[in-house]
Amino acid sequence: MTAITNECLKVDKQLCFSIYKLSNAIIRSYRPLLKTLDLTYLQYIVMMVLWEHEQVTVKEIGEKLTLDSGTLTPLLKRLDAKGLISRNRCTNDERVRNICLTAEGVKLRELALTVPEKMQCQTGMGYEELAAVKKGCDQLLASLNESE
Amino acid sequence: MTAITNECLKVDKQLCFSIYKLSNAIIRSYRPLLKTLDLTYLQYIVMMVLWEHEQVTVKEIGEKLTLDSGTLTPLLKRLDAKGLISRNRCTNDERVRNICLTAEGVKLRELALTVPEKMQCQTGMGYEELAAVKKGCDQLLASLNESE
DNA sequence: TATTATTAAGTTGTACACAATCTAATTGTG
DNA sequence: CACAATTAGATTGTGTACAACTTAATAATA
Repeated sequence: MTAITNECLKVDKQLCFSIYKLSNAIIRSYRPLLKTLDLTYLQYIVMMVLWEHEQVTVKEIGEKLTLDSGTLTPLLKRLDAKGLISRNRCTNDERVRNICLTAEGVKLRELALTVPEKMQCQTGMGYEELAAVKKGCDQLLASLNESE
Repeated sequence: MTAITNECLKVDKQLCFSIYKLSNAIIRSYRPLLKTLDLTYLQYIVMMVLWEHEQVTVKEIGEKLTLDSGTLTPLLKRLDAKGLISRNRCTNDERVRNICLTAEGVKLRELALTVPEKMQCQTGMGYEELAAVKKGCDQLLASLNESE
């Protein structure tokens, strides 16, 4: 058994573990900020999609976020229960649900506008540095998706 | 409302979203590989800690992985049920559990040794590139932790 | 057009994450 | 030594993720 073989199972050496910890840490950092909006992190992500698009189907949200109906259906029900979205069946195709913002949901965007800046402060890193990290992550994601 | 303000809530522009998607994608990529070991991704991470340390407490695992007992207790029970670890109370301090590998748990390491290399192949990226991404992620994590 | 195949969304069950709370053991202090 | 404070881990409840399956609607084709 070589030294390399011994090293390769050390948890701190693994990129996957760095990303896993970072992802959890980011969600943790968002939590207090999002609490003022009464949103979880994923709910905030879904709301961002809606603030951008006005009307989308569950399938479209799933494609944008790489999530399936098992995750999205209950989440969208929660946003509906909060009065932020409507989930009407499409009249052309009764299988489809059109997800739209309510007036309440549109209004929440104003409050949310302060979140990205507050988060960037918490990172304590400059725009360039953060952009570089993002670029690396996007490349890795693209590579993973290529090898399906 | 400025253009910058409009841009900043676009989901694809957000670093947090890149990392969120990447983390999910990595866990997805590991799934088929880890299925041969009958481990989930987090179980694999915890096993890595044990392959490195022989004996650790729940608290120590929690510190290494930034996870609390609410996550770890049920997970460790599952690893115990699979026969991979033991969870004995410490005789000096009955509050503490010593988590140790069983012979079975030690043996699983041999199978796991092939996983990191297979994963690196799936990324389709070179060692240098991956190391650069890891460095960026570790920096960002450190910055987030500094601003508690 | 009757039937098969496909599709969108929902449901069920397992496994994380983590807040909040609880219990039991240990430590600290008067 | 008694008793308050702390600590380690377990428990409960909510909210993701996702596999596997179901249902209802639409599309495809024999």
